[in-house]
Amino acid sequence: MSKGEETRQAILDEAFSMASCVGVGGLSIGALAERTHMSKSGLFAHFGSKEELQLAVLRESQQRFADIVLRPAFRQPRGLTRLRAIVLNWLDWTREACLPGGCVIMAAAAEFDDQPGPLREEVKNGLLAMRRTLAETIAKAIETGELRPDTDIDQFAFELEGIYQVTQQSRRLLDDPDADRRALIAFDRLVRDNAVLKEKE
Amino acid sequence: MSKGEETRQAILDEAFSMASCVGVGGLSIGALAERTHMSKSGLFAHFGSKEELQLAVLRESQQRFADIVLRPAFRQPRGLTRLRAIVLNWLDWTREACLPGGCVIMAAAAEFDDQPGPLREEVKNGLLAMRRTLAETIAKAIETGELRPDTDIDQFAFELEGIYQVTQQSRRLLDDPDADRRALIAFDRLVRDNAVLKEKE
DNA sequence: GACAATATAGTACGACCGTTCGTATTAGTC
DNA sequence: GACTAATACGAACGGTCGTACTATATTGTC
Repeated sequence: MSKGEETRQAILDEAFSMASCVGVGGLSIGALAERTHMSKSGLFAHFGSKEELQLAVLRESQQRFADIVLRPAFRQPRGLTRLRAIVLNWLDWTREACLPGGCVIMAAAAEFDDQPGPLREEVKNGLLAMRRTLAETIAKAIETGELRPDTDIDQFAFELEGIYQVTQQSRRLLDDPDADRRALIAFDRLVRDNAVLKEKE
Repeated sequence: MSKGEETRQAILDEAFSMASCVGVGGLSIGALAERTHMSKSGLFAHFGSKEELQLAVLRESQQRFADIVLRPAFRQPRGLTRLRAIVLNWLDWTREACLPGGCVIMAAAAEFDDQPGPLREEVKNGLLAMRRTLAETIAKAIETGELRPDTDIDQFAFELEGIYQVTQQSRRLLDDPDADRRALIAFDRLVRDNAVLKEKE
């Protein structure tokens, strides 16, 4: 790893945690330079434009998300076990990734949803990929016979996303201590409604 | 209505639709002055500070929300009918209120959730009020015998919020044409799981 | 219509923004 | 150790930001 890549990564590390607090749009090169003990121009040279920096932060976020949330969950056996692992890691990932200001990607989604450009596309693709990953995992839980074959996979993923979003909001804005518990209740209900019928107990 | 109040309202109208696109934090006095054909200082005098302007926009949003979403729904009979009316109006309100850039309040919620100050408090109180309204409406649906007495009211409201949030995101960022349909499916499932058991059909 | 109160405009300010440029320093290679 | 390319710095630019102050125009009241 050359010196350049090294500092570039160091900048991204700082930018990542900074973006958690002020949003990807709220990043400023001056402030970032200060926190990395660099000159504005020296830092700037690594990216060429602010937008390129923002894109790099988004990509960094997605990679960390994959490392922290998805990869460990995919070591679990396919089916509901794995799906549940994703949900648990997901709910926990802002803590795990040291994101003092919440999930960078979700914040960016709200920020750029009506501002056409590369940033919007990047966020959109990231979220679509997440939906796809969820869908595949759900499909495997059908294969294992845990969920009913007529389960609406995309609907399932859709509702899962909703649970995640409201949990974040409840935790961060409303300071609701029950948010995580509620998220799991909602998840269990979602699973139960799509599970194959067991013997009546 | 004095001249002052009149122009103040005109400014707020413009600021409201502007905030829909760039967010409450993205409002700028210069740009707003241009769009209202006023001088920066003339406009500024109506609010005294940018934060005061932002607060006014948030209050304006809440009032419009009440007018467009809640008030009409409360003309429906209490119970599930009214609850469903709220949901329908809610899903529709960004169109109804001419919000080209989506729900101002939700965007502000994501924007200010980690930035202490009056703006955060205003958004927080607004969302808490919404949860309370939902809870009351759900409670009435229990009274009418449509929902089970052991329905977890706050859980119900929690999940409803989640449905709304993911719908907004799916519509606006992912350009998903099925978002509204999915929202209603999720709502119906939520109702069904809490409904009093009917004769087996 | 005079007068006070209110409302608007004009100008200027200091701070920060992203970006450019020329130059100094440092790292990697022979 | 010399030479080159990569890397970092400092200063400056044009712009926009929110805000303060002063002066002019407009409004509402007697």
